[in-house]
This record gives sequence, C-alpha cells and structure tokens, in this order.
Amino acid sequence: MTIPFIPSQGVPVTVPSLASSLSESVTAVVDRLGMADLAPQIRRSEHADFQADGALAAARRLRRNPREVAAELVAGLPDDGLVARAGVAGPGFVNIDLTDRALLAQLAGRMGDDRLGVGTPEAGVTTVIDYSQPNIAKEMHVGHLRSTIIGDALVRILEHLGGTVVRRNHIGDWGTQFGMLIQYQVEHPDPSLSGDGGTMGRLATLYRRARAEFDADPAFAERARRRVVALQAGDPGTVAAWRDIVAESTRYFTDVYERLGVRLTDADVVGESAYNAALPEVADELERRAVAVTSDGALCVFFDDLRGPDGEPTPLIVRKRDGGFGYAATDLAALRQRVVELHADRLLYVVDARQALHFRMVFDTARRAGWLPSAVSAVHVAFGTVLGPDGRPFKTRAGDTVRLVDLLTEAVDHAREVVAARNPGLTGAALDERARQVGIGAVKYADLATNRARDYTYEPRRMLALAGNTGVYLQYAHARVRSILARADGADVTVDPTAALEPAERALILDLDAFADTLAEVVAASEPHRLCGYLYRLAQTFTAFYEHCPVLRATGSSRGNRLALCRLTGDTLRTGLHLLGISAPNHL
RNA sequence: GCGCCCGUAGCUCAGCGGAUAGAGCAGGGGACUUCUAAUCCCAAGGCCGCAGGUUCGAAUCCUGCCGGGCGCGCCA
Repeated sequence: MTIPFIPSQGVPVTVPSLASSLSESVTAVVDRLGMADLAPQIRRSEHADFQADGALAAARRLRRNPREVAAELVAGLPDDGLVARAGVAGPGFVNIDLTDRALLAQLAGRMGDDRLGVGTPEAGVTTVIDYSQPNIAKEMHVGHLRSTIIGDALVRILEHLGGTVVRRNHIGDWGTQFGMLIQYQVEHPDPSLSGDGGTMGRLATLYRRARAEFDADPAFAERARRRVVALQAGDPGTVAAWRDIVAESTRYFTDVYERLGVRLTDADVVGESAYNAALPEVADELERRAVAVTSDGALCVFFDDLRGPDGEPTPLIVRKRDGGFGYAATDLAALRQRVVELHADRLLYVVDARQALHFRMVFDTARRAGWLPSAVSAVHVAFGTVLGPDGRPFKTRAGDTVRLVDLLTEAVDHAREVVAARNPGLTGAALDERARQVGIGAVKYADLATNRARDYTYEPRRMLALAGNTGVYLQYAHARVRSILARADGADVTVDPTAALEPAERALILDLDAFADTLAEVVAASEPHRLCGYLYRLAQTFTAFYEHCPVLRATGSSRGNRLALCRLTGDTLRTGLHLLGISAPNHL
C-alpha cells in the first residue's frame, strides 16, 4: 500500500482554524512543561468547545497522576483571549471553552477572506488524476458514475487548495474489439445503423451485433482478427474507420459529462492508443533492467509474495506470447509519461476496487524500473462495485445494464415534478434548469456521500431521494441563507466582537471553522465523503441556528453578527457544494 | 490455497484510540398568521459479526475465527 502524499508542511493557512490555534497554544504549554511527548489531540467535544486528549497517555509515561498532569496543562494555558475557561474532567480529560470574542474574531476573519480562510497547501504540487475511463462503443453505465464523480470532486478540491491538476480520461480506445467492429461495419453497411452522430444508439447496436457474429461465426472472427492486424499496421482505410468510431463515442461521452456538470473535456481524453508507440520501449527497458523476464514466451514481471491458486507465481504480463501488448504495458507507459514528462508529484487512479492487484503490480514494477521515485506517490483510489438488485455485480456484457443517461434522465424528471409542485410559478427553461440542478445534485450526492470502498446496491429510489441526508438538504439550507441575505438587502453585516453569543451561534461558528481542516482530510485520504459529512453537519447546525435565532428581527449588534453568520454559512455551503460538483442555486 | 475489501438500529450508512455509539429512510406522536415545513421537535429502535489480546480507555489498533464480495498467466 502506498502512503498518500502529504503536502509540504509549514505553508501558512490564510486564517488558521481555532482548533489549530488552540493546538499550538497547548503544544507550547506542553513543551514548556517538558512533556513534549504528550502530543495532545485537539478535537471537538460535547462537553466543551474542544477537548485536549493525551494527558492520560502521557501520565503513564511520566509515571504521574493523570489528573495532575492535566491540571498543569490547564494552569499553563496562556491568558491570550482565546481560552475562556479550561478544566479537568473525569480521569484526566481537559475541557476547553473559547471566548465569544475569539469566536467572533474568527468569524470576521474568515468572512473577510474570499477564500473563507482556506489556504493553498497544494501549491506547487502536481497531481495527475485518472478517472472516468469509459469504453469506446459501449454505453456509460452506473459504474462509470462513481469514477467520474469522485474524480471530479477530487480535481475540484485539489485545485481549490492551489494544486496543479492534470486530468486524464484513459478511455478504452484500442484493442481487439475494434477489429470486430470495423469488420462488421465493412460487411454490413446497414443504413438503419447510421445514426445522427450524436448518440450512442448506433455504436451500441453495432457492438452488440458484431459481438454476436464474432461469437457465432469462426470465419468472421478470423476476418476480425485480420482487421486488427490491419489496424495495428496502419492500414489507412481501417485507421480512418477506427478514428470515426472513436470520435463518435467521444462526442457521446462529452455529452454525458456536460449533462453531469463534470469538467472533463475532449482535451482530457488520452486513451490507451496514445501509448502504442511507447510500448516496445517500455518492454525493452524492463527487460534490460532485469525487472521483467521471459516466461512461456511472454514478457513477465514476478513478485515475491504473489502466487496463484496453483502455487505458481503470478506475473504482470507486459508482452504477450504473440508479441502483442496488454493493458499492463499501456498503464506502465502512461505512468512513466506522467512522471517523466508531466512531472507529477502524485498519481491518482480512480478505478474499481477489483483492479487492486493490478495496480499493486504496476506500481511495484514502476518502482523497480525507476520510473516512480519515492518522492512521487501513486494511489489507487479504489471504489466498491455497483451491485444489481440481486446483490450480484453488474455485468457489462450481459445486457440489462442500466444506462447512465437513463438514470440521469429519471433523476431530472423526478426532480422536475417535485420542484414544480413546490414552485407553481416556475416554468419553462427556469424549471428545467432548477430540475437539472436538483436532480443531478441528488445523484451525485448519493454516490459521493458514502465511503468509496464499500460496494453498494444500485437503488434508484435512494439516488433520487429528495428528503433527509441528500444533496437537496444542503441546497435547501443554502437557499434559506440566501433568502435571508436577500431580504436584508445589503444591510450592515459588520461583526461586533463584543457581543454575547447564543449556543446555536457558537456551534455554527465552530462548525464553519472546520472547513479548511476538512478539505485537508479529504485530500489526505482521497475521500470526498468526508466533505459530504461535514456539509451535512454544517447544514444541520445552521438549521438549528435558523430555528432558534431570528436574524432579520434581531436588534442591536446581534443582527449584524447573525447576518455575518448567514453570509459565511452561505458561502461555505456554496463553496463546499461546488467542490463536490453540485450546484447551489439561490432559490429552490 | 493466498491476497484485497466489507460486516454498526428493520433498511441505507456515518463515526476508525477517548466520556452516554450517531444520522437518514421506514413505522408511531406532534409543530406552518413567524427570515422557504424539501424543515423541525418528541418517543421508539444496538451483545458495533464472534473470540482472544494490547491499553487507564477499543466500534476504532493487533491476532484468530465466522459470514459476504472481489481478485490471483497471456481480456481490459
């Protein structure tokens, strides 16, 4: 397992979080008291604003009473206006409450920064991220959704943190299936097959029919194989046919990406075929460096600890016995190019978990070949398989696969009904746009909100849901905030740091303040679901504030402070949703 | 056989070394002359798969089982 890349330390965050400021204070106390290995963890607490854990662990090492150690820590905290009160609880927990003034100052600081206090820890770091990866002449299905959406969210977050991101859509645009497709097309120039060029229908039909004939007729299969050879040899007519098929498919993918609101474009498509020229060199180099050896006529890389069911070593096959190259060679060529030419500091592969062994072998091989220096991390961002209603994995070729476009259409249609029912005045293009924002947002949120490693069953009902912990809940919370701000009509949102805070206000400020730290966690683990969890919590905390603290009817300094809270909440929700690739309309 | 992933409320899932394990959905009861009720509140629902171990402290870390999914030589 490769250790995720940790961005360079010491880059200042625009506005440090209260948690990190407090952590610094506590660490300073610990150092001064000569208890350096105490390393207290600062975390939110239900008993106070924060708790500092670690006194208990340190006491044992110091052979001291944990409550005494904790008390010393409390006594040593500086009186700098940050800490209001601190105390020892239970066997040695340290509970810390911050001052209202510090919280309000933090609110003002974050609000005054157009980045909401989020720093750029990714500045100077180049990430090459590989995601989506649909196959030419095949429908995109729900399995592609996860890769596409998780990848898109990671791209947005990395870029927001100042990183350089190179997107790579490693489409399946090469291989033996093209011989079959082209040969079938040549033999059956069926006019009914010629579509309008913009949809997948024609190619999907072509693929199905070609496949059927390939399986049924050995003579056709042989002609298809010869067609593959012609393609590889660069036969002009065959290459032209191949190009047409790829172009038609790519137009379809781009159409789906636009509907999804994903940032992938034609420029990001660098398919398997792009590495054809580099494959012999990759193989030669592996052989020359004795990383790969010939076994049964195939060029293989072996690994000490990998054996198959028969007890024989399991190889990564770089070059097949017939001289052809498999996808391992393609992946190695791509990896090498990404490190050497694109100067990647981090490689991410958002690919189905079933490819885990493959990536382990590829990364290991690249390390041994010297293409992957230790300073460059390579991570397989694995996600679980989408299962059918029967609990079995979806089979791509078995038919009955749910087309991604159908799911999206259903989501938007369902959203349109709900939106229309709530907003009778909304019609036409405006209704369509709102339905799209809500429907696509729901599908994305449903897919992004859970731990990516887990398999999940394809359930339209769950993905289309518009109540509870869904994308709409966040959009709704955001719309409520905007509504208040619109009614305030540009009123004074100046923060008065001398005001006293309600519990719901304190909770909201503390939640808002965890935004930057959450984004850092998401990047460290490549887990966008943590951002979903954060935003949902924030929306819940805002809703509690909304119920308990009137904004527009508030008087004195609390009105300005609450408007400020609304603005920072709205901006945080909007930014967070956008980082997930979800729209945040001002009205729902 | 070996390896990877997953077992938490009826269902879908958070939490991954800290205090009494949390949400949503479904089902029960309530709240709209009040900044958007796509919301909120109340009640109910749990040997955190099992058993050991480490620790002041384990859903969380380690080991071993059990159950499920996936993978392991010329497909991608």
